[in-house]
Order: sequence, then structure tokens, then C-alpha cells
Amino acid sequence: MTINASNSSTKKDKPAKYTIIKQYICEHIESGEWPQNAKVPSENELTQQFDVSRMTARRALQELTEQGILVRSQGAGTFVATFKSQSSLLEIRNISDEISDRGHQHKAKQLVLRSIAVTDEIAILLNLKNNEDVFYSEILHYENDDAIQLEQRFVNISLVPDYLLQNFTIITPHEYLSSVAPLTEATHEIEAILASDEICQQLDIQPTTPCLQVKRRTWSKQGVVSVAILTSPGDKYRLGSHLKF
Amino acid sequence: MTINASNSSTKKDKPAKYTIIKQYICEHIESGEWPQNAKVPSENELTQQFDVSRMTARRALQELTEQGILVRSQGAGTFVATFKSQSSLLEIRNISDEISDRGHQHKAKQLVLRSIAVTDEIAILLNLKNNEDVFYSEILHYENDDAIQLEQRFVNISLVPDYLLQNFTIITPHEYLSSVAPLTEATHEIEAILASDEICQQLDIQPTTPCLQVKRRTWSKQGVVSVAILTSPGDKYRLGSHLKF
DNA sequence: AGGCAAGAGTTGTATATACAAGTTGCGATC
DNA sequence: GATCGCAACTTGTATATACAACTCTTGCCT
Repeated sequence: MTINASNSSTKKDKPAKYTIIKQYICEHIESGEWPQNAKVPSENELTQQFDVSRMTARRALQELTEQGILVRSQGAGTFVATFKSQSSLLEIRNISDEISDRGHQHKAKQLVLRSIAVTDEIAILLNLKNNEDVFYSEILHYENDDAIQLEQRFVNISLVPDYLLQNFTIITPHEYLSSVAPLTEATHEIEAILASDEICQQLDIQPTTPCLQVKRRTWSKQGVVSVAILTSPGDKYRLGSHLKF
Repeated sequence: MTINASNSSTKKDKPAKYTIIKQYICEHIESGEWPQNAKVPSENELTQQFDVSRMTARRALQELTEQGILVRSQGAGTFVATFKSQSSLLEIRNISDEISDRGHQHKAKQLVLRSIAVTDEIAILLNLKNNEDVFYSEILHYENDDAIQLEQRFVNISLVPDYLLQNFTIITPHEYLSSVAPLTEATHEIEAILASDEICQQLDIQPTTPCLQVKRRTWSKQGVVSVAILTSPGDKYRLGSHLKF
């Protein structure tokens, strides 16, 4: 499920040189060795290290840049992209981004942060097998004192990379999810629902208010790392996804 | 609003050669001269035509391919992409694609097809100014005899490219929207609503059923060409958007 | 000490070339 | 007439090179 640096099919073709370099870079990012904003080897360094021409090294860097994994700056160098600079999670992030961009007062209140026993639905979404430890948190977002969105996060601790797990006790899942390595994938599912009584109470809405519910599953190579469920009442928020090409 | 072949800012820098070639290709696609699946000039032809090296011509084709505008096939050539091969409109298309892909019975019923006077909301969405002619159609989608989605399309006839308008009397707006040139952009807005009485009747649902409503605006260089409103009852359908990177 | 200039390092654009690999159509052969 | 194989064409990979444009540091000069 993680980015595959190679474009080739399952044939045992000798992989192209530039895909080997892409793989090399991806591995170092995935392991946490090269965190966000870290400088990756320059074209000339890769040229020497892999004994290829500059154009071949360049192609590896170029393609990873187009995939949003790297960021290049003429004269400065090539760097690991920040979560923020990736457009693929745009749709969901827009919810909170638009709020803050509009100059509206945006507050978030952390409600829960604990290890829990999950429901069947979450177990399926997280693809749990052996009672792995799941961390749960709730974040309630406000705009001008109105509760506009409830964010429920379920994190499969066993799949959080080691280098992040070491200080997991002091960072919240929310922080983890915004500091996740750029190689993470996500799938989204959007649904219109009537919120449960409990959620209605937290968002202070009538039980008949239609709500937009987005389920985002974040994947690493090992499987589903986390599930985030965002619930927003329809009369208070719209999810705008601007897909341009 | 249309694809801009150049990456440069507003500075009056001399544009790079490969952007000139990209522009050239985009213009021919936009004008309708090169329709979908049409063969575009090969790398060698562009090399001669623009007096550049093959690598420069290649770069233009390559980048347009990455933008989903062209499709390349080793040995065969480079072709204008089909609407289908563009992933940017994925989210909405999934609604109907998933239905047919699952092997379920999927029927669509054309309800209306006429020129209308639009409401204020649609006029704003279409950015109408001088009482332009708007074409309207309703399509009701069925799955196993259940109405699962209402599709309302508003097309600003004055912005439909000439080469399509000539036979517009015999193609429906639905057909137009699936044969639109690959350079079209779209923006989406997703909302959870309670459907109007009229829509409830057509979809055969209770007035309290939450519905997913997607408004898709299709842009050309001249402005908003069409607005499509898809309404799906929440208990009958989910919109899954799988955004991978 | 502050500012400017030079230079090293990095990415961006462009060329010329070579061979590999896949597609297509034409022609020779059976 | 049908089929096979080759030739022409096209895209894919890779190299070597050159210069332009931009960033950042270092060191010199005022």
C-alpha cells in the first residue's frame, strides 16, 4: 500500500536505474532516517553514489517530487516534503484549513485520549487481528463558539513506526497524524448520516440534522495505521474539494 | 481556469522551449482539432517542427502525460487522453462506476431534457450574466429497481465549444459531459442535506433521510460550462474516494 | 561591525547520441 | 489467400556535456 518506486509490473525485468534510486530514497524516508524537511542527496552526490549520469539521478528526484514526496528548490537542494505540501489529503484537510484561512475563530478541544477496546466496525476498518492496542482520541472543533465538527481517531499502535513510537506517550495521535512520513497513503469514504445521540449532544444539533461523515484510513506498508472519522452537521459545514488538473 | 502549459510566474521571462510545445499541443486539443484518442505528433515530428532536441520534445509530451492530458504507448505513439482515463473526476464518477463494476443491475432513466430558466442558485454557480441559454436534464439512476441517485445537469450552451455545439441537438448534455475535452477542469462541493419534497418523491425516500449532495462545476477557459448536482440517499449509497499517492 | 562580492554548490534547461523495447504494417513466402 | 518475419517507426532508458539561474556561505573591504 505504500508508494512503490517502481513502475514495472510483476515481471522479473531488471529494474531501471532510476527506480533503484527512487527506492533507495523512499526507504530512507520510510525508516525515519530522513525526516520531513531533511535534505536528500543532491543530483551530483547520487550520480557518484550510484555511478549513473546526472540525468538519471535527476529523474529519480524529479519523479518523487511530482509524487509530492520531495520538494526541490533551485540553488538550495532537494528536501523531504512536509505533510502540508501534499495535496492528496486535501479534501479532508480543507475542512480545518478553510476555517483558519477565513479568519474565523477556530478552536479545538481535546476530549479523550486513551487506549480503548474498539467496536466491530472499527476493528474491520483497522483490519485488526490479534487484539492490537488501539489508541483513541476525540477532538471537537469550534468556529465562533459553535461546535462544527467532531474528529474521532483510532490509531493502531503496533503499526506506528518505531522512531515515532518512542515518544508516543508525549505526542497525541493528532500530532502523530500530522507528522506522519510523506509516504503514507490514505483512502476516504464519504457518507451522509444522521448522527448518533451521543454525537448530536457533543455537536449540539437536533437528531434530524443530516451530517457529513468522512472516514479516512491511513495506510503504511504494513496495513491500516489509523482511522479518522470526521462528523460535521450539514447546516454548519460543507466539504469543498477542488480538484484541478 | 484551463490548464496552463507554463509553470512560470507572471514575470516576462522567455518561456522555456518545452512549455511552448506544451502550449501548442494544448491549443490543438482545446480547439477540438485533436479530439480524444487522436494521435499527437511523435517526438521526432516535434523535434523537426520546433527545431529542438528529442529530449526537449519528449519533456513536453511527458509532462502532459503526467497531467493526464495525453496517453503514451511504447511503439504506438502518443494520444489525447480519454475522459475515462482521467483520475481527477474520480470521486463523482465512482458513484456510477462502482455500481456497474459490481455487476449490479444499473439502469438510468432520462426524465427531462429541455432549455429552462434557472434559479438564482444555479445562475450564481454557472456565473451567468446575460441570460445565456441553459440546457437542463435529469437522470435517475437505479440499482436493482431502487432509485439510488438523481443527477441534475445544467449546461451553459454558450460555453460549449463550437465543434461540439454543431451536433448538440442530437447529443444529450450527459453525453456532452462524458465527451468533453481532456483540458476541462472541475471543482466539487460535497454536502449533507435533507432532500426537497420533489427529490424525495423521485428517489422514493422519507423526508428525514440524509442525502449526500455533490455539486460539480465544470470549467473551460471561458468560465463555468456546466453544473451537475448529484443527490444520493445516505442509506442507499456511499461515495468512496480513494486517493492514493 | 556591516555590507558587498566572489565562489562553490545546486537545480533548471537544452543538446546530441546510443541502444533497448514495443507496435504496426508491408511484403515475401508458403 | 493466409501467415510469418522483417523493417520502419515510436517510446523508454541512459550517458555526457554545456550553460543558465538561483542559494548560501565565506571572506574581503570599507
